[in-house]
Amino acid sequence: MANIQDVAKKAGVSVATVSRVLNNHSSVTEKTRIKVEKVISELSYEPSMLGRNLRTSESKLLLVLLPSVSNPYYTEIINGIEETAIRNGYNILLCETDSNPERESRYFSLVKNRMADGIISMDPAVNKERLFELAKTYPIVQCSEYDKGADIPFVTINSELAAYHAVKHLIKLGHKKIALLTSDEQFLYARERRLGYERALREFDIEVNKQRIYYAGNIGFENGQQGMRSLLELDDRPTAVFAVSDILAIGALKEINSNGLRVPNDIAIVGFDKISFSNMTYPTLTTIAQPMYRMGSMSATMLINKIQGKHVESIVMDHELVIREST
Amino acid sequence: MANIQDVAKKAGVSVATVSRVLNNHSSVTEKTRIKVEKVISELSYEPSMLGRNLRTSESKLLLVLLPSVSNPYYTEIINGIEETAIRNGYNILLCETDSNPERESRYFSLVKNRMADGIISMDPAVNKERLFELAKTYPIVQCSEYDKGADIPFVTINSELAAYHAVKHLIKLGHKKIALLTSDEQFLYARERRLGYERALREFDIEVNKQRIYYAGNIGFENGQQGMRSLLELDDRPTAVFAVSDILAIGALKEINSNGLRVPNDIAIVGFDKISFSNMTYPTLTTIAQPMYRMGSMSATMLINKIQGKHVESIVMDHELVIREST
DNA sequence: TAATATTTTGTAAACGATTACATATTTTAT
DNA sequence: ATAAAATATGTAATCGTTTACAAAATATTA
Repeated sequence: MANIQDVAKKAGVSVATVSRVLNNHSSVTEKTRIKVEKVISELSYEPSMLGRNLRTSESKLLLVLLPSVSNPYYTEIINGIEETAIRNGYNILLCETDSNPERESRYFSLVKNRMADGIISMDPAVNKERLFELAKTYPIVQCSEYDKGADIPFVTINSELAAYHAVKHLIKLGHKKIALLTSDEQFLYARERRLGYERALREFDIEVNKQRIYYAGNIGFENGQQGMRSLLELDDRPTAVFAVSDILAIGALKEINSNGLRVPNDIAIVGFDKISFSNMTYPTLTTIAQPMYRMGSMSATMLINKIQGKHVESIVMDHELVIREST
Repeated sequence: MANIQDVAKKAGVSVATVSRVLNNHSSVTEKTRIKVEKVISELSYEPSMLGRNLRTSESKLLLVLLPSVSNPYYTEIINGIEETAIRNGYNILLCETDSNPERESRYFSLVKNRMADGIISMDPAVNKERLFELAKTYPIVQCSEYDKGADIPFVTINSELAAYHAVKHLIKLGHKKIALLTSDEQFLYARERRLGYERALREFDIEVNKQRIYYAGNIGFENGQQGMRSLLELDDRPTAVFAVSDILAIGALKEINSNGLRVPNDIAIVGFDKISFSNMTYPTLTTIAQPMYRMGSMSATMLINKIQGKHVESIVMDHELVIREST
């Protein structure tokens, strides 16, 4: 495996010149550049990132922290991150925390030991305290989930408003008995979406009935099924459901189907996230679309800027209500 | 940011000793080890991977090549890879090719320039020629998709046999008009699954009717819908469909539902892959389960062994027919 | 106790690039 | 043709580790 010395020797120039050719400095004369490039291709030399990284003390790696790659919610965000990263000469280190503190801490040390240049955190279950501490020293941005007080730039949507839109849509369709299928309120988005739900109801003088709010312990498909089951058992069955995630909504949908009821005729459903599967269901799901790709791409841009020492501002992006067959 | 020199100086030892403590060499005396560890924690020193990587000329990064992270087929495999990687001190670089040769070539160069120690390729659309060439110099294993002639170790299942089992299951249920919903035969798995389909039919003296085989140009959900649509238009409509992937099957399912037909009463469906969504559909999907997690974990182990210069053998893993509501 | 064997520590050279700074070369002006 | 300015190249230090090898400290043996 040839190194820069070999190239320099064979081309009859110094390593500095080879390095200049590699980084196309303007000061290299056309003639020597050609000469060096010829040798480079003859030896099929590839500059070692290891050497370069040590010297420039950067790894050109962005650490992306998320609970699980199997959650389709993240896929488009990841695409956005990766595309932007690559365009800027970075690669991404996808790290699943599984909400496991031990793993998380292992990933955190990747940035401490210079294996990664910065972090995009998408894990709602991240240890905030440690994250804030880390953010004092290392470039970090949060995507989708964020913390208001913290000094960490984030990109997100207005969850409260999105939920408000979703529920208002159901109200406009004539629904009055609207259930909320949400998750544990330890997560900010769950609290905000409940607030939006309640605001829409109040605005149309519909009483907020605690019985119609189901808090799923987890955000899996089965939780959606189970939540829907208990909502169906209510004496005064809801005619519509707003689920704070598509996965919950799909669980609800399946439970409704299994009970011989029809969507949207018997019960309408609105989900949240517009994951790819939300239009593969029967019927397709009305849902709130977040600009996933752009969120990912923007957070990568923000992180790279932060790595380069620039100041970056948090961003709240637009959402969109996508009306499909389930309402 | 403290470096090894700072630690050495403050602890009153040489950098060599600090390094030995870091890598817990046995030759370090208890007393000095304690002393050094104390300083390490006082300075909250973290050894730089950049320095270490250059010196040992390894990056401790495994490159995982796949067409798209949004394909749920890969998620469990990735989990398996990542878990095993971490256990062995590696991290993974998830790389989406999007079947884009330019991206692919950029990723290939990551291993050439020592940014990654080896490759797990899961991309069926990978440029074989370049992959084989690369495999002469760098550690590579293939997961799921593979090439028979090539000198690259792989882990996969017996697709032909799995397809045979799937179709036999349909035949046992009394079906005779069984359609095949498959993808472009440039991919080995598609060819093998068709062979298994045909073998099962022949074994039960059912004629292979070319009209009942639909070749989808792509493997997306819409292709499944479209394929099913054209199968439904046949004069002699099939009573069962074997789809070579769950996504295609889910597309077919939706198309069937949209036409007011019932699964499995009117048409039975068998999918392939047991992606997580295959039990969120209504009805749930009968499918072939591949041992995804184990396949991922095994390919990581194989790659790491290969990196360490050991000889590794290819493996064919077991599959399982998971019978659910759609048949 | 002295000589030897063993264990622990230190010195200094890698690893492969980048980049101030110094020097050599070419261009421009006179 | 010569001096000055501008451009191109080279020298050598540096990034932060690991690790042969040398040296020092300790343990063992006679």
